[in-house]
Amino acid sequence: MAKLDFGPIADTTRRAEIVALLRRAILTGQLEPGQKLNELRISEQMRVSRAPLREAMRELVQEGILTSIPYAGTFVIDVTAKDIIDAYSLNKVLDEFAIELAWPQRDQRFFDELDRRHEAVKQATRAVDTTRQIETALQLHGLIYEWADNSVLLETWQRLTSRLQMYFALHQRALNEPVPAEGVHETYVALLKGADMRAAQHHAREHIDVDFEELLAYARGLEKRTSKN
Amino acid sequence: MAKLDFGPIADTTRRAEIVALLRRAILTGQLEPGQKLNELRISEQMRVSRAPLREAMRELVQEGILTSIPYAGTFVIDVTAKDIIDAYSLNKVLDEFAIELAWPQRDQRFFDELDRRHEAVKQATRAVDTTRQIETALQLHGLIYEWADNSVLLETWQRLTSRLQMYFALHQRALNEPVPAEGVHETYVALLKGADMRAAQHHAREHIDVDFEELLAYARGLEKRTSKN
DNA sequence: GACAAGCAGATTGTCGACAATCCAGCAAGA
DNA sequence: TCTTGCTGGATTGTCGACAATCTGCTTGTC
Repeated sequence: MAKLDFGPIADTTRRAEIVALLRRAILTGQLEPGQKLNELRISEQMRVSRAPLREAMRELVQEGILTSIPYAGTFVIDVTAKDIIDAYSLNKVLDEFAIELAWPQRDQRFFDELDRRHEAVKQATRAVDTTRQIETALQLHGLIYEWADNSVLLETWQRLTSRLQMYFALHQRALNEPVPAEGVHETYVALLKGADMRAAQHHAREHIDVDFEELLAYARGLEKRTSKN
Repeated sequence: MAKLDFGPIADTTRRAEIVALLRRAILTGQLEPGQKLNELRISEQMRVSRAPLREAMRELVQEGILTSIPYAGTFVIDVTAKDIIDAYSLNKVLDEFAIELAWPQRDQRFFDELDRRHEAVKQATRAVDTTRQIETALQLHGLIYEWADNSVLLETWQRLTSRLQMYFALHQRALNEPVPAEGVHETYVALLKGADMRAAQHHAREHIDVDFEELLAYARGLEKRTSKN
């Protein structure tokens, strides 16, 4: 008999499903920054009572993509240019660290997974599914964190990723054009397969900076718009 | 009239108070790792209904110091040696980054605050209040993060700090002797006041390693004990 | 017309009760 | 003896209703 190790069974609480639904709505930009979440309205739409909805919202507040003001409401976080700068500069540091840790851990499974995720990005790009394109690109990026074998680092990166995904989605929705980043992933994947760790670390920085400039320009636009109100 | 900027007034929801109470109980080790939190019992003790208690617990789960298994219960996280290693190695990286960012931001207020917090540590040490000693030491350490002017970094460090505080408290409770770290803070403070950034970064690593070895030994003891069960 | 007090509506926070699920223990059968 | 199925009690998940708070408008007064 083949050796099968079963993972934990799916969470079947309403709360978990609500969290997933809300997170997706926020990260894809369907819920816009600053927007208020009306508990009664949402609970009726989802055919759920307010209790599990509120618990789900509390989780997302701690996750950093919602913000809560007592007796006033819960809102999608606002996105400022500084937030994006901060997130990206931290991401650089974490990337270097993750590559350093993951480097000696690379094995055949790592390379296979690398190819698989790279393929997923290319497929999403061909299908012009921008939302999925962002998701797959971040998953490709996250591989080094999964292989770094540092649970705290992984958890930290996942929190950061939530925001980055939101920023990209907003950027994409605002401009309504696909994210470029065509050949960038090619060299990234190639370097992770190579033998020069420092080169991979260096490229991670550059790669980030490419998208960063574009995203930052968008954020500055946001700043001006919100300051008008 | 003097320019006064008022901060937000205190949260007056039961939920917020419950979060504070539970967090403190966990971080001081009054609630032991792996221990189950019975909702009914705690809500009765606190004279609160289960709704705000559950919401508070959801926050602490996302904060990383509780873990929840659907229909089974919510538990204080287990502490493994690997967790401590992971947290500390990430802390090193973040420290270097924080010092780099905070370095040019140092001003008179920074130095004053540095002295103030250093004094608080010494006072707690003299009073042999170990819980407060841990708190103040971490607050001293956190100054560079507050001055780094990177909200995401600060938030990340605060999450990490929760765990570190818990680890130290457990360590202290287990050995029932005050944490040494007497002269270490002296040089740390002196270096942050100095002109050599690289030296400060380097010391931060060493300083960490001192406590680290001790803490790690304790964690390995934990490992053995739990593996016996 | 300007401004403060107060009221009504809406929304969030909290509560107590019910439903769904789990777990330990026991009984029945192979 | 081991396994399987059942059952009662305890605990978590969810619900609907009530209380506390905020907000905008109205009203009354100057």
